This record gives sequence, structure tokens and C-alpha cells, in this order.
Amino acid sequence: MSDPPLFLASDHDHRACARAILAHAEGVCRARGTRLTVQRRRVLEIVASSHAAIGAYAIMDRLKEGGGHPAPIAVYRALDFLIANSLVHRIASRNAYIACTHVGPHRGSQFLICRRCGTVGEMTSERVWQALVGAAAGAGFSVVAPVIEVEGECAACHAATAAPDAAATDTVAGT
Amino acid sequence: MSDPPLFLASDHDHRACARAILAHAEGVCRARGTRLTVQRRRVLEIVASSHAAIGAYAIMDRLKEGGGHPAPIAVYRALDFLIANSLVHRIASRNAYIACTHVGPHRGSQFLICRRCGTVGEMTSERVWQALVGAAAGAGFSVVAPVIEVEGECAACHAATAAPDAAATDTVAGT
DNA sequence: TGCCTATATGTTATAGTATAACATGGTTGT
DNA sequence: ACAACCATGTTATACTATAACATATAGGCA
Repeated sequence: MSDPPLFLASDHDHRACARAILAHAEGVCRARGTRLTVQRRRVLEIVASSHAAIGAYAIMDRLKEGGGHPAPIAVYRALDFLIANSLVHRIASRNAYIACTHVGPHRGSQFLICRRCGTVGEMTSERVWQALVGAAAGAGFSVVAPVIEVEGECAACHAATAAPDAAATDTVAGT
Repeated sequence: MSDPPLFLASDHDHRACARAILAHAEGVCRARGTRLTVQRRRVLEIVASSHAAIGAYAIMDRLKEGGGHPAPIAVYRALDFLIANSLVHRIASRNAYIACTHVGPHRGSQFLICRRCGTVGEMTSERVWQALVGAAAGAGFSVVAPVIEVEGECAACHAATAAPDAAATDTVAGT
């Protein structure tokens, strides 16, 4: 309830988002004694540069723009670190990655992926978690690591579809 | 509630499962006027030969045992057909496929994947669906195609872990 | 029956995603 | 300075999936 909205307007100040993500990462690494190296930080910046999911090879291309010639493994190693520290999440259904934007401990986030603008919202509904664990328990199954990735339409794109003329430019999103 | 248990004992008569799956496929294709060709049928048989998910290239290897030398695309084409007819489901988090074992219309199945024996149970909890759609709606998001794949432990493997000596052979499963 | 068209399959090549294995370099604490 | 550990570089390769075009086969219809 006190979390920020999952989907921000396409004209929101994304630099503030990116800054917050990086600041959070600094804090997490300092607290845990892990190292947010230049390379890891750069990968996180790229992943955090948009609320849409980005693929590992696209990340690599962005790294190349900086003049280097990184191998895929370098990207995956950085992603492994970031994922292990819950700073990045993998979207299995897209083979892509997003920066974590939610606060508090991780217990089965639900990812809402807009089919139009590609924006991914990270939701942590307790009710969904309870329903899932409860239903699984009914089959004698104990949940360890749920993957919940929902394709659909965010409010802005849905509105744009219903009234294609109005606010058409609002569907561009991307950042 | 009237559905069969999601996870069957490892010594269940799997031939009956496979027969039921194939019979259902015949019925679906007859009703829709689509063709369950030899190749598609063979792929379905392979996928249905176990309650664990199987990868496309593993399916190809099994096809080769029959003397042919199929290309990957042949497997993917058969899988496309079977998935389009809801006879097979893709497990995105594993890049693998399972035969559909549930009755009734498909509306966001939840797949329970045992981390030990690999068995996948297909659950269709209305409560999970409602919780997910409701929570998403709270963020202005309309659900189209959820991917819910839960890693965890099935009852048999959980029991075996708690008491490793007892019923150790029961954890073999696979079929 | 024989052609026509849809659909299905064969064939070859390639795109896209991810990891293995081993060498080298940098940081930290002593 | 040294040792130990962690991070990165380098090269090669495994695994997953699709594109593009040729050929074949099944069923409907003249």
C-alpha cells in the first residue's frame, strides 16, 4: 500500500528512478561487504535505464558503446552478481532482465509485463502468495521459488487502445 | 476438486496416463478438424512418456532412436501445433515441455515443478487466478497470459528428504 | 480420376541465449 | 612484499530456437 505505483507515467523523471536504484545498490553492497565494481555498476545502470526488460546481448551492445569489447560471459557474470543480491531480476519468459524496484524482502515477486510498451511492474501481493502457497499445499507441494510473470496491458496502453487517438504519445514509454 | 491428484506415486501405471493423453489428443484433433500426423503423435508420445518436462533437443534425440534424422525445426513445428491445441505446455523457466494432464478449459494453469524428481504438476486454482487478476487490476493492469511456474518439492520427495532412509526408492520417479 | 490448393515436412543455414575452462589481473589483510 | 581471494579476460563451445526456401502429401472439387 505504501509502495510507489507499479507503472509510472511515460513522462516520469526516470533519472530519479535510476539514481534510486544505484543508491540502493551501493547501500546493499556496503552493508554486505560485496563489491559493486565498475563493470557491475555499469551493467546495473544499463538494466536500470528503462522499466522494460533488456536481454543480455543488448546489455553487451550497450557496453560496447563505451568503447570496450566485452564477451557475453562478462555480462552474465555481472548479472549473476546483481541477481544474487536481488538488485536485478530475470524474466524467464523473455530471457531478459530488469532492475529491482521494490522495497523490502523478496518472497515471490509477481512481474506484470505490458505487451505494448514492454514495461515491467514488480508486484508483491501477499494475497497472491498466500493463494499460491495454499493451493500448492493442497497438492502436498511446498513452494520454494515461484516464477510469476504475467503478460497483459498496463493502464496507459489499455486506455490508448480503447481510444487510439487520445494520448497516443503516452504509449511510447520505454524509460 | 474432482481432478485427479497432481502428483501420482512413482509406481503408478504410467501407460494409462500416456494412453489417456493420446486418446484426448485424437479427440481434440477430430473435433477441430486438425491433423494429428505421425510425427506430431510421436512427439506427443515422447513428451507424455514422463511427468517431467523434456527439452526440444531431448525430444529430437528420442526421435532419432526411431531411425530418422529429424532437424530441430521438425520438433519445434510439432510442438507449436501441440501447444496451439493445448495438448502440450511450455515451461519457460526450464525451456522444456510437458503434456497437458488437466481437464477443462485453460485459464492460467500453475505449474508445480519438483526440484528433486522433476515431476511437473499442472494446477488450475481459481483462487490463485482471482488473487492474481485482482492484484494486477489494483495496479491498473489487465491480465492476458500468466506464466506461473513454481519450483519446490512434491510430497513424496519432501517426505524422502525428511526421512532419507525410508522409501528412498520412491524418490526415483521420472515416469 | 486428376488437378488444385492447403497443409505438412525436408533441408540448409543461421540467430539468439548461456556456460565451461583456464589464464590473468587487482584488492585486501597481514 | 606476500598470500589468498575475488574479479575479469580470453577462447571456445553448448544449448535453444527460427528463417527461408524446396518438396511432398492429403483432401476437396471439377
